Amino acid sequence: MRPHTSSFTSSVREVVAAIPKGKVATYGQVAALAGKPNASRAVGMVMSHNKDTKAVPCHRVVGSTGALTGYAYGDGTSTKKQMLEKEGVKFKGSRVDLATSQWMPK
DNA sequence: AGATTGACCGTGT
DNA sequence: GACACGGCCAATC
Repeated sequence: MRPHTSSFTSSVREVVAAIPKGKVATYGQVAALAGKPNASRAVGMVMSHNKDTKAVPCHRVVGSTGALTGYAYGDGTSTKKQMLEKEGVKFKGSRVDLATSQWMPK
């Protein structure tokens, strides 16, 4: 894919790109799948500088409580929430209903 | 090369 | 449930 990018960044993008439509994953979850269970912050930074929004649906990555943290495109979290709802993700007020919409990788 | 920051998480109060 | 504190990781200044 991107032999020019760092290993961790590459792994994160790969994991995020693997999130199925209608599901979401938490930063900690993505970090763990990328190989660093505690690198949730680094994941956020990768997303922040992520230019491949088309290939990496960063809007499917939410906080551990389902809070729509971040997203620097569109109208911010507002647009993020709209897109997720549109894809079939259930919401609990202003947070994602992780009980039913959290991505559970095999 | 060193210090700071940032789209976080878990725990305690 | 909301606020405060500390700890982790990588990218940026």
